[in-house]
Amino acid sequence: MADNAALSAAVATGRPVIPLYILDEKTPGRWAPGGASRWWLHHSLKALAQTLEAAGGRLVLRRGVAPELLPALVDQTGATAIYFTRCYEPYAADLERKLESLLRGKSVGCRRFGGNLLFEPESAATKTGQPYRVFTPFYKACLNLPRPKAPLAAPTRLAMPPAMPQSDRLEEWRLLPDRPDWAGGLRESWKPGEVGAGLRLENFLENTIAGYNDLRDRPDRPGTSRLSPHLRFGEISPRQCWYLVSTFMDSRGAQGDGGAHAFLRELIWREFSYHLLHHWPSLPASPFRAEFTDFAWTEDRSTLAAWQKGLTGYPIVDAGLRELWHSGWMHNRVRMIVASFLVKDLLIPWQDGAAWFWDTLVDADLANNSASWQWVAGCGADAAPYFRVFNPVLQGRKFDPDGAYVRRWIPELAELSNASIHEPWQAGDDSLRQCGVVLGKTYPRPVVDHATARKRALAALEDLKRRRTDRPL
DNA sequence: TGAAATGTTGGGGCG
DNA sequence: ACGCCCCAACATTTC
Repeated sequence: MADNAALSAAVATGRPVIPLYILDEKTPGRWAPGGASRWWLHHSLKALAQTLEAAGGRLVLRRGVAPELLPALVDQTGATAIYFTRCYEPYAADLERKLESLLRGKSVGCRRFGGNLLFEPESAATKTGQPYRVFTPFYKACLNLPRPKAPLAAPTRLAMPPAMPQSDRLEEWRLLPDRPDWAGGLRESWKPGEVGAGLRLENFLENTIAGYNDLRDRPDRPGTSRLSPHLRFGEISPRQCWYLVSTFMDSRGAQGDGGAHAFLRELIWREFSYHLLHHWPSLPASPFRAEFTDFAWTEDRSTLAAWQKGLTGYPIVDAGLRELWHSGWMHNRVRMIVASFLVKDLLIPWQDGAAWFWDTLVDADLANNSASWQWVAGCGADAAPYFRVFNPVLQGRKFDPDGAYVRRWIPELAELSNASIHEPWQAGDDSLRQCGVVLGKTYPRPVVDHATARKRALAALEDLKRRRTDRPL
């Protein structure tokens, strides 16, 4: 409810307000919420309903096709205006246009508010008026824009109309998994809702941000904010994060603000993803760099399942995918490692990886997910150079030096020494036996040899480059 | 927001 | 004492 400009403006009219959430599984098409997102959505809506009730309001839940449902509800309730927060997914932008034209005929007001971003995607443009394609100039341009305003306080009191429209029961939506209930790890890891979001941010400022610059790449340490799902579901706004972090930075003076700067930069990465998605609506489906359209991905998809289950035989990769499956989240450094492994070592299309993340991440966000997968694959805007291939053993040693992260998520390897925890196949037969590891039985052998796979990927990418330069003008 | 291959340097062992 | 070789350590280039 805090920093929700649409809600605040509606309340400020002094007229009754009908808080409405429509579960529209048709309009987003392929991008309807995945399993983990549905779990989060359930709890987030439940929390929102409670907060609204405490302020004298009531959340109305309806399931259906938004462009059909909303005009019908306007007729039924006699609403004079609709207040909403702008979204940037291509289907959401279409929906917005459709609604505006539908409601114009009814002379019903349609008022749009920002809030999901620090800067609207149109605000930053190059000298020639084009959207940015490279992060650093985009970042600098954002820093030169007027600073985001201070966040709004939550409205304290909502007026209800004499007759509220009927609401679905949240439980009827069946957003939670049953048979099997795989959400135990999610419940352990998260507290969805505005209160949980506030606690995360507070904890981040108190305990984590000072070391953020040094520790955010360390999956074995609690070095990140873990705010992503809260941001994704609008439980906290980027302005609230920006404002509190900046204030914190000022209060600490010059020293120790490196972490705060690094965090604000990460928020701008999020802005950059939305900027790209807004200006290139095909981003979720097609490579940003067109030459990748005919890239020679492998036909062999048998390794995809091994990757999904965390059974590739590379401990840092498998740990990440098991963390994801258990908790609905994965450390950002490890996301890069597992993504590089899928796309470069296994030569499986980035879209397959993005689809898996979409279903399993509680923070599944169309802009971030699409832009980031394309970045790793080398086909995105300002992408990693094609020859950059992560070595899962070196990455493991560098960012999980004591193997604590691997041991946490792959207990069957826990007894291995630090020297071999990231490459069990190099451990001697004796030490493997002592540690209770039987390669190929208790833990898989590597599905591919990294050195060989790297050469194969470079050859395929080299081929792509040659085809492009050979192409007749 | 890499890694591997290749090049360079300098200290120490050794004939 | 001297030069040669080896190779770790670091730097640069290439993928």
